[in-house]
Parts: sequence; structure tokens; C-alpha cells
Amino acid sequence: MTASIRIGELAARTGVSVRSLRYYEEQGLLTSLRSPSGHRRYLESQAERIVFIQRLFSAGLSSRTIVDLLPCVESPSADTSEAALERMRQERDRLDRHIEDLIRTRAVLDELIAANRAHRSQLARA
Amino acid sequence: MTASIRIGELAARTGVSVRSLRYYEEQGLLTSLRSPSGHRRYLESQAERIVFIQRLFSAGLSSRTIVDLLPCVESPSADTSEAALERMRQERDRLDRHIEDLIRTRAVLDELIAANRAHRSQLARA
DNA sequence: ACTGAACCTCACACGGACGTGAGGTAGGAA
DNA sequence: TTCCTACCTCACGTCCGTGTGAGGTTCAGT
Repeated sequence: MTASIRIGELAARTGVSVRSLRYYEEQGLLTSLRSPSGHRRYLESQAERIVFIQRLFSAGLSSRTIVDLLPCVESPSADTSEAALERMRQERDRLDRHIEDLIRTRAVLDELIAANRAHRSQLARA
Repeated sequence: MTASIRIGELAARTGVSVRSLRYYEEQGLLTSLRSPSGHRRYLESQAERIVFIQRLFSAGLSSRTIVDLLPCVESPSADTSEAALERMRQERDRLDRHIEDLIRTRAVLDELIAANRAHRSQLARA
């Protein structure tokens, strides 16, 4: 329960660079305690939060947007503002549209691959 | 059949900025003929190519990668190099993995939204 | 011929997540 | 104590698609 994980260790566990962890903190995505000498100390539980943040980044959310959502993630409790929840829904819908678009793009690529393959096998017979 | 579309018109048709069209040309994604005075002239058929390029950009491909793929798109014919086709398959697979990841992320968001909603309605009864 | 819009070529700015290096302190094993 | 590694804080660099402005030419309508 004591915050005992050092930044290097956390980076190793999550696969996120030390630089990025400091950046997340700077952006308000992550908090850390400090040892008397000023070194960051983390709780075990921070790891999953970081993985989640990574997930949101790769879904195209900005750090600013993630900050807005996090209250909703941390405490699905009383103080979860309606605004945060609405923001979450917005991002969910945006993501949904993006997925649909990517699926169409994938289909186009599949068609192109098929067309090339067809032409190729036609050549092979000639 | 004569290349008669001007860049502003093409931008309007495709929803891509004039700046971006020039950039695409600079990156080798697009070609243009020039009027005697040096103004770009495009074929009608360029429009769909541009839409496709946009599609690839939004799927996270870099202009460099797109350049590698385009031979495969333009002419699914003899000179379609095996390398280009292989590159296309790679990008298809990368996209596939990304879509899977996004779908998982969407599921997580859905869970969070549901959790918050549940808590909210619980409060309403109190 | 005049005028305003559209075009041209540089070329610098930006946003955002992260890399990287400088210059320095802390921690722990030999 | 020595020495190596991990940590700290600036702060500048990078990538890349795109915006933007300067300074100039061309086109089309009147």
C-alpha cells in the first residue's frame, strides 16, 4: 500500500518510457508521491491506469481529452460530473465512427489485394 | 479527357485543402499537368484518388507508406511489384490489429459508461 | 485597361507525444 | 570512499500533415 515503485520499475512494467510517465504527470494524467529526496514513488495500482491511458492515446484521444474523462474512470461515484460522462459518450461515439471508417478502409484494401492476386494468377497461366 | 480541373475546384470537390493537394504532389502521391502559365490542371479521375489517399491518411499511414502502395492501386497489372503487394498486405494486417484494439477500447468505454449510469440511477433512488 | 479572385513558390509556424542531451543529485554495492 | 546506475529538472529537437503569410503572376468579368 505504501507507494514504493520507482519510475524506472513502473516504466518496465507498463512498457511506457520514463519520459512518457513524466509527461503524463505533467499533463495531469498521473500523480506521484515523492521520496524525501524528490524521487517519484508510485502505487502498484498506477500500472493499470497507465495501460488505460496508453489505450486512449492509441485510440486518438489527446491528453487534454483524457484529463476530462479520467474523473469518470477513477470514481464512478457521486462527484462524477455529468459533463465528464457526456464527454465520455462523445468520445465513445467518435471512436465508433472511426472504427466504422477503418473497417471500410480495410475492405478497400482487401479488394485491392484480391484484384492484384487475380491479375497475378492470370499472368502465371499465360 | 483533357486535364481541365483547377486546384481550387478539385479542393472543393474533395474537401481537401489546396495546401494539402500541393503537399500530396510534393510527396509524390499526386501528379498534375501544368497550363502554359504554370497553373496545375487535373483530370476528373484524380478526385477519387485523393479521397482514397485521405482514407489511408486517416487510417494512420504515412505519405511515405502510401507512396509505396500506390503502384498496387493504380495498375493491378504486370508491373505491380511483389514488394508493393507485400507492403499492402502488411498494412492491411496492421490495420486489422488496430481495429481489434479499438474495438476493445470501445468496449472498455461502454463498460465505464454503464458503470457510471448505474451509479447515477442508484443515487436517484436515494 | 482595371480589378478582384485564384493561382504560383518559398518558407516559417503549429500541435502533440515523445526523444535526447546537459548538468546535477541520490542510492546502493564493492 | 568509490563508482555505477537511476533519478531529477530544464529545454531543445523531431516528425508530419497542415495553416498561414509574403510577394508575385495569371485569369476572367466588366
